[in-house]
Amino acid sequence: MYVNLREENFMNNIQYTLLGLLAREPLSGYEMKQQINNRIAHFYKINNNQLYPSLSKLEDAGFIELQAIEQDSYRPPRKIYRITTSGIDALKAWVLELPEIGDHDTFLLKQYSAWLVRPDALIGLLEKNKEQHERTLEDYKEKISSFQEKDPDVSDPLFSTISVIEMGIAIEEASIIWCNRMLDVLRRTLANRKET
Amino acid sequence: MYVNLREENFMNNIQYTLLGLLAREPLSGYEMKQQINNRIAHFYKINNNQLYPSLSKLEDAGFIELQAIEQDSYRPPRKIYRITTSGIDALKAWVLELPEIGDHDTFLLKQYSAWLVRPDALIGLLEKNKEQHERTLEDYKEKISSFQEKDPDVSDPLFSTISVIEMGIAIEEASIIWCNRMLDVLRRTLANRKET
DNA sequence: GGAAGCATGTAAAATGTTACATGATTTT
DNA sequence: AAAATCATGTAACATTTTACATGCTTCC
Repeated sequence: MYVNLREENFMNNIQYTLLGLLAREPLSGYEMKQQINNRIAHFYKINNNQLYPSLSKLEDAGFIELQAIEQDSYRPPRKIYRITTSGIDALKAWVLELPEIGDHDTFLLKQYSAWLVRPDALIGLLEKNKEQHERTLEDYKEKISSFQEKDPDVSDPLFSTISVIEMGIAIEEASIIWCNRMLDVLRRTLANRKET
Repeated sequence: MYVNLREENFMNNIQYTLLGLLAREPLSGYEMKQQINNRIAHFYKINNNQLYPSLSKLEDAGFIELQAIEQDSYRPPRKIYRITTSGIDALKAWVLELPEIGDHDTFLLKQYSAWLVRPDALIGLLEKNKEQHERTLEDYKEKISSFQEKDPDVSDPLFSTISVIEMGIAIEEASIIWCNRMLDVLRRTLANRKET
């Protein structure tokens, strides 16, 4: 009557985010939570009920392993995890999958581990992402130009409709500029590598 | 052992979004879903299991009421809802509450109904929102200037750390520019109204 | 003396997603 | 003949949030 189509060991953004932190240095669960919730703050949050079960799943999947248990006598013991080779591989594969259009958070989480993948692969990903933003930007602009009244009164519903779309345009334009800057750096890196 | 601190008739973003649509014109549930999911797309989504129970709750709370049931013989009957006076009041009050820092979606959902509130109140809200973005922008800039290596290799983790923060900076700057444009329009409107 | 920080975890509740159900009409 | 659109709704499942539990130490 009802069939679960989800795979057995389904990985989600939280698990990949934890992998992304451990790809940089071994950490305890508590430290990972601190880094996610306080790193510049207001971007991505995690809580205990997501954190500890996720670590268990990552361990079961063989993507991370316990490196040590630190005990400082006056504080609770800390379980320090490190990433495995297959964990790195899984993380790299995830980074290179293009997120759904408009899924800004997933895109940024992946970018946080972009240093792991080959520059030419990263260029391909960023080009596709840039195209998505360009298409969305065109949609927004068409929508705005479809309104006959260009300068509605502030108490006209159309005023709010337009202002919300204009915010969307501002975000898309900012994203495209960022993509262009990233592509510049990466292409220069590739060119330099070929020279030498 | 466990106490529910949530109030009885707690309203969420979905319910206010529905109110925001009905504040513009009477609609059926099906039409509301279409507008939310297809209006420019990729911004906010809703499904049947959120939609229909939400409409019942809004009706129970007295914020919307059934206007008519349209029957076209060859298609299922449509229940057309309209917003009530207390629904408008609830919506206005929600629009003027400043969202949590970084809650971009809620801010935009509120802006969609900003045409309903007095320009001077809207100016106050936008000023506070702009200050939040300015503070976040400063945090990001400080973070970046705290790194000694300014131009790390693309395969250095710091390269990704910086690029993610730079995306944050781009978004914050775009938001501030948008706020300034909105504030300009609203202040000019207020000045014109006082003149006449 | 109470609050907050450290550190791991679990339980309960709220919210969100996916699938199913109905049935006529229109499109492919 | 199958698939999609219209239109309302419910059931099952997955995810996220909030609260609780423990216990020791340090700060106010």
